[in-house]
Amino acid sequence: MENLERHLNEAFAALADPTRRAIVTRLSRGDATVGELAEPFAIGLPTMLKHIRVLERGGLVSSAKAGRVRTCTLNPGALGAADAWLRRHIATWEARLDRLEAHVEARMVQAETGKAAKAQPRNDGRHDD
Amino acid sequence: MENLERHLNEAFAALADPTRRAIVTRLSRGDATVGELAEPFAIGLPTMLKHIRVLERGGLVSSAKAGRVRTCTLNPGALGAADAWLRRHIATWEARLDRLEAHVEARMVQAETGKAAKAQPRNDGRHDD
DNA sequence: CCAAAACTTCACCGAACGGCAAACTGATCT
DNA sequence: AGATCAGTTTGCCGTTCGGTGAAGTTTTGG
Repeated sequence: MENLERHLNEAFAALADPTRRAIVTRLSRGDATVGELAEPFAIGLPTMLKHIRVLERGGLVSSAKAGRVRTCTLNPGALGAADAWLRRHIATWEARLDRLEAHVEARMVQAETGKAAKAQPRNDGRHDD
Repeated sequence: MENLERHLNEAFAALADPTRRAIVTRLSRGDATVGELAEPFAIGLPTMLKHIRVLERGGLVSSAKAGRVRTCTLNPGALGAADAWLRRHIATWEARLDRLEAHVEARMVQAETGKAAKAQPRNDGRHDD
């Protein structure tokens, strides 16, 4: 499933551009055609179509053509994937902070008790797990 | 507060590059120096420094120099901001889906009651869940 | 003091990006 | 049929991006 990694890749790349994030915002409020999407921003149809293609490659949007009109719809699954990535890293960071805090607290207790001053700082800079 | 918008902008742009996301992953596990960060990826120090600058502009990372060594640390607040953006849009989308579902359900009730026979299944093939 | 370590700056390269105008392709309207 | 509308494709342009090698700069170890 390295494909997932690459897909996440394209999803974040798609979200990198402010215009494309605005498109996502617009689509989260309801489906829209290429023309409807292009009109609020001052960009031409070809450019908008390119943005849509990028969003589709990132799995964020899908679109279908009916007659001469292409309608775009938001694909919330991919947003969820990016969200999951972010939350995972926030969680990892917070876990690290908790460990650090516990470590400091242990030191303070030791200091208060005034017992053996073997603070054991094996955590000078490294400490991966 | 348009400044927040631009900051979010740079944060997403920073996360667009896979190498930079890997840096974030690495830093979520603990602080690291420029050299330590560069070593796992096959890139030179100048390149790594550039990535760090991008992550700093996005507010994702901060770094400080002690002696001849620069140590980088993850700044979880910005991750949270990006996360909040994503969740807001997922929520908006889901609210929209709920409204749509309610609408369809109301119609079905109408159809069952045998009232106005305008069953209009505008829902030709969509509405997966 | 001298050399090595660890960045940092600089100048440059090729690829990718966002944008456009113009020409083309199918619907849809009159 | 002819005009029009909504995309779509193509080719181009200037900028930004990720990456490099070479030449500084500042600490640090001997």
